[in-house]
Amino acid sequence: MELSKTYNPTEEEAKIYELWEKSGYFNPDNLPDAQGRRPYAITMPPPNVTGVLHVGHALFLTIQDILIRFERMRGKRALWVPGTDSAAIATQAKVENELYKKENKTRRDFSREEFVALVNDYALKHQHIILEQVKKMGASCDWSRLAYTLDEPRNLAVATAFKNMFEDGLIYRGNRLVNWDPKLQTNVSDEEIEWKDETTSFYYLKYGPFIIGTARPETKFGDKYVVMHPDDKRYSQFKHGDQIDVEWINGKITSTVIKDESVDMEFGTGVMTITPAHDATDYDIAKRHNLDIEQIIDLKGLLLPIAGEFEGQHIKKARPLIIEKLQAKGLVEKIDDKYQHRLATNSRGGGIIEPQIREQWFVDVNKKFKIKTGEITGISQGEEIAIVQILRHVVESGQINIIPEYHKKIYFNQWVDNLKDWCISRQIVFGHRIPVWYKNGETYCGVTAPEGEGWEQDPDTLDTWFSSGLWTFSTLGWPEKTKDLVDFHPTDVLETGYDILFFWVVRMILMSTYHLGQVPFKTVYLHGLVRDKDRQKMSKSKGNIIDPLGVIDTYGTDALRFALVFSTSAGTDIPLAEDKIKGMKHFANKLWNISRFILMNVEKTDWRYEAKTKADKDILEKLDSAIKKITNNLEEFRFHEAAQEIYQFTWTEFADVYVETSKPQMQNEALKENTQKILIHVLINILKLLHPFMPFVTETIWQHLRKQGLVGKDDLIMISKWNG
RNA sequence: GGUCGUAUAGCUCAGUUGGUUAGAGCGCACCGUUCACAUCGGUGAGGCCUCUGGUUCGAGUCCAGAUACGACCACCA
Repeated sequence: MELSKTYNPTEEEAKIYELWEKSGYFNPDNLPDAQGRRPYAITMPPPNVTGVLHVGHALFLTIQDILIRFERMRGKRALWVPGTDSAAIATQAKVENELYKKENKTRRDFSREEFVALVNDYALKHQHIILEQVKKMGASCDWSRLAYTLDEPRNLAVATAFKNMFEDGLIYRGNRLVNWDPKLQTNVSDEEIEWKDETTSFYYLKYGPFIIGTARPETKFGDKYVVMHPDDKRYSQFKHGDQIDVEWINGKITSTVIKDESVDMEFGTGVMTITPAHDATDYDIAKRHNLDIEQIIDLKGLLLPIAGEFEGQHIKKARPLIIEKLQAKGLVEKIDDKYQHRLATNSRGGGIIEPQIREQWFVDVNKKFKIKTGEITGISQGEEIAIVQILRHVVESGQINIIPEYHKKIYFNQWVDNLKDWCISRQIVFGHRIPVWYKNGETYCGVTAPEGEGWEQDPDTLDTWFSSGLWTFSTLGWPEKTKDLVDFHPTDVLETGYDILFFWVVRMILMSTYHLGQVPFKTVYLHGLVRDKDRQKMSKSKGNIIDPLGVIDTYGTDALRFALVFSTSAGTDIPLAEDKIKGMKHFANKLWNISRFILMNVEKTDWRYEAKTKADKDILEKLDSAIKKITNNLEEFRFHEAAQEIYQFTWTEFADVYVETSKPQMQNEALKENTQKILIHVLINILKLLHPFMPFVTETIWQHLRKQGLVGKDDLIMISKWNG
């Protein structure tokens, strides 16, 4: 068959993916001699079900697919488990927005069950879209093992995990100050908060003999403690515990002097009043000195009766009115209108965070428990140990390796050393419901509802990261001790962006070491963020988004994949410009034309060749050296170096030098056949080396070689043998 | 405030353990092409590897300091 002059990726890619899927080899159990192969596993970070493929997905899919294809060709039983994430808060928020816009309804117009069903429908409808896009990237994952964070097996895993931790006393319920989102009526984790810069007014108010500063006068009604640093000489005449009568917003109150070292003497006047129920620092001070804690603002952001005449007003509207009143009473010293500060908002829905004290569920990271199995080196079975100690141990001892190396420091300094109890409850309805039931003051925790009448299930759901933390083993069938679990866990590599090292990686280590007594993975490879050519973050508002789907249509998946790994090392951000992708399309085309030339000039051949000329010797030596370098680079996760090596070798050494030399050599009858054999030998090896990076074009060419009888027994390059 | 990172060609970036003439993509200049490929070929210009000091026979690479950027975490009433 005559090959076209240019390689046309869009024509070939869909066909090739179908060919792979039909072969069944994405499922490692179907690989030739499957049980004789060593298992190798990667769990895919599940993309958001409601999401659309972006360059971040494109990058991680490329890197993981490179690893999986490489190891599959090296004879491993390579399993890549795909999945999707319910992304609870984000998904529920989207559905709520849509309901409000289209039908002017809120979630309270539905029963809990109806609403959850609506959200689930929405999620599953979108799942199809993102999965098709994952396939477009060429991902060779095992679709027969597809997992969804809210499907039955995962529900069982989550409930079991909760129950085990509950029974060990690692999960407890308590009142804590949480990040409350009045808009979505839920608690938000620290990590989900997005800080926004804001210029606002800062008020200096007369509070008895003091001037206090505040940006939030609407919280000040109940302030009956005035706090200053014990070393602050300006206020040395006041003693801790002194009582002072103060004329305040709604009349006279008695205020108590508190001396606390957390007060910054440099800031404002060095004196502040506290609102423990609505501020984290104030809450800590109140706890330290055992002070009264009084709620001022309700869960909807409305003022409570303590506000007197302002009761029932929304905080935002009340603020100017309160200032007006304070001014009328002569209590406003001055107002600074250019006060810069940062406002906490919910990144998953945009509400402004209002700290509130709520009863929540927590995982205790410092409480010791007996570890169940002894598979972690250095920790014996039955040893009493706390989560935070395990987290430190497994990375310190090298049982989990983090690439790039310097991220280990971040892991310790910023996370493990500062780990606080993890608040796992959320007040949304879409997600895994807390498996706890109550009846007349009795509490029951179990995988299923307790027998008997009158039990009421806890209304809260679990933080998304609770189920995500189980991901490496819940996707393999845990809590059943399945063959998959035995064969594939611990998994080999966890590949993700450094931006969620702490969200996710830490929780996975926590869950896996606790529930299985195993590390979840041996290596964590952290890639950088994809940025535009000016190193700017890609965002819709900047208009600098590169849409991977559009790129695929124009340049092909292979070009995108190669461009993404071509000049980047672990952990550093990746500037991606369209020019680069275009260049990689040229490379795919170059390879196509090299193949075309060889197909035109080479007949069926056997495999024996020898180095007859200097050019023969050079190219064969350089091929050997390239194979060694590329194999080593892939083993060490240096994808960019492997990519650059194969690019150089193919274009410079092979196309520009040897293919040119081969032309006169093939005119010489004494050299002709041997040269043909070398051409085909080198081409086959290039295709194999390049396959993990550019799977489509290499498979397409492979199929043409097959038709001419130029490759041996392997149907697909995907399962051909790596020569390294 | 705490932690970490980066600085190499016009632009964007590679450069594994210190070891010949420091590389790539894009861009640029000139020449060429009915030949597998113009999505091409050939030739070429362009680098005190941020600065200062140190270790070493030898430093882009290791150490200390300076300068400039960047990221993350915490968060100030």
